[in-house]
Amino acid sequence: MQLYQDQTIQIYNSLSGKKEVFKPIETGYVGMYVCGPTVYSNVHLGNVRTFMSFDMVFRYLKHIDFKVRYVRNITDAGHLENDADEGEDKITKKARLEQIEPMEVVQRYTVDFHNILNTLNFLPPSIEPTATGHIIEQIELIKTIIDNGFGYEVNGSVYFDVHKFDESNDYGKLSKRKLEDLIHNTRALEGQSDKKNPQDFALWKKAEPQHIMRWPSPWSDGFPGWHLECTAMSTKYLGDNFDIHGGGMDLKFPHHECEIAQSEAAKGISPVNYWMHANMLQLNGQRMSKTTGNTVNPDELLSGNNKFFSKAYGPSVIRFFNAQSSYRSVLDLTDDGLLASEKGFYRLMDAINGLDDLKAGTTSTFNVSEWKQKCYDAMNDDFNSPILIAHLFEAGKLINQIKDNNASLTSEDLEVLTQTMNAFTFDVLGLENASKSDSGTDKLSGAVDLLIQLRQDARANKDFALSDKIRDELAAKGIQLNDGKDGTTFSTN
RNA sequence: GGCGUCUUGGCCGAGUGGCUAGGCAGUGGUCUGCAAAACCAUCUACAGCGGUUCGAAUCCGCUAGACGCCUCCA
Repeated sequence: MQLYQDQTIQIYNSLSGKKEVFKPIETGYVGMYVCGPTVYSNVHLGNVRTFMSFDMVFRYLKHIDFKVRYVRNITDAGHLENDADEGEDKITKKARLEQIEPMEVVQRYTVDFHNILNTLNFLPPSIEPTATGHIIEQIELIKTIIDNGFGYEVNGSVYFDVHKFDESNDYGKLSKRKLEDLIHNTRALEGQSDKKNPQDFALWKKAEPQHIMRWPSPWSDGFPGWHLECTAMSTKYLGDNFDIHGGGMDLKFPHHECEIAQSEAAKGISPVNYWMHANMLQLNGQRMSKTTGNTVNPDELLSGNNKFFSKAYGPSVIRFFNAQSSYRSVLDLTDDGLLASEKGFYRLMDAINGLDDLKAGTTSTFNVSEWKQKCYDAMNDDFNSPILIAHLFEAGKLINQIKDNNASLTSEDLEVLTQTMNAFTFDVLGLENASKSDSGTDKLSGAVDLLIQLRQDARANKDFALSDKIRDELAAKGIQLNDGKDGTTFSTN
């Protein structure tokens, strides 16, 4: 019995603008593609948010026993500086500016990307293909598009004929645009272009003589267009028609629209059944922007080495903060928001860490199986992690009540509660266990425990001057003593 | 300008045509030598104006505002 047989997932499909029941093409299997980063600079925090949301989707699908093939690419060629198909390749430009090989740029920022994602406890995708590793596939795809009459060559470059495509297909169906509107709203072109129409996009670009990233093709020595790699790699590993394609909202147009067009033009079939788009991340209510300086790198957020936040935030706190809002909502990154999430996160962790000490009762005062299904219902409803977290807090409250003998669970229910809490908190949300208590090293623990003992003695002798001195001086050094019923523990910050 | 998304209490942030989101903060309480921590309890909502409806914060329209894409920055 596989869990997915009992669960009905609804996914908000950008294509229809509605939540739809998720039916995979092949029972028990899911193919999911997510547009990965262009590795020409440190990974953008907003990009990380998108990947984090899909990491959670991946984790949940796996949790309910789907066999998931998750493909997330690395763009290491072909992403031009702008989407009008003019200007330099982003990787090439960075290489020129830093006077290093393009592959050095790619290597440096791919490593950075993986480091950040590892730190944030991401699961690796099943396949992480690169654009440069799939030049041959992309050339073959271009040939097919030309053969089918939707591509044309000019001066060694190949373009996709959007107008021709729109006669037989619907260009703009994903982003809800009409070609006619696009024509009217196209801004004046600067310089001459080889394109028949400004709406056309590049499939292959001829490389200028000084351009170092170049591959031979039937049309010229050059490089593939940005949209093409995703079509080539997604269909290669997932089939011409696959289940889920994800990415940031900003990629909906033109990138994803062009992917659809390329697939339909080459293969005559719409590539994706469920399009999912994660919404944008803001910093203090504003768009993150390098030019205005309203931006922070993931490593700066993690280290606290930035001007926006009062302290460093742990990977799980950042994940928790992200999961507290829906992936489809704009998320505003603020210090207050992170502080609130941090407190809530530790409260939840302390509750979970209290599970082991609970004693089973003879009866249950709480309907655990109903609660468990509510957790699944939350995730089934378009991966509604905020609702899931609300249920986890409800269970946290229950755990505290049992501890205080204000509630009880049978051993069977306690087992279900423990398993479910752990599964959703750690497997699905990808949080890592942490405790505010006893968070020091063994040596520190030993030393502080000694001070706790001395303070205890002082208190027993009513020497409150000494006991308060121990407490306050430890606090000044960042060690907080917590007096509880069963003695004193400490936490560091 | 075009297209799209959105506007919830002190802050963040879900959701639903009539019935408790949740977190943070606040307030009251338990505990404590006093605190802190922890735990328990609890207040303040649904941008504005119309319409549909027995009933709308939830559906429709208009207005205002925010954000995204169309234009280097995910």
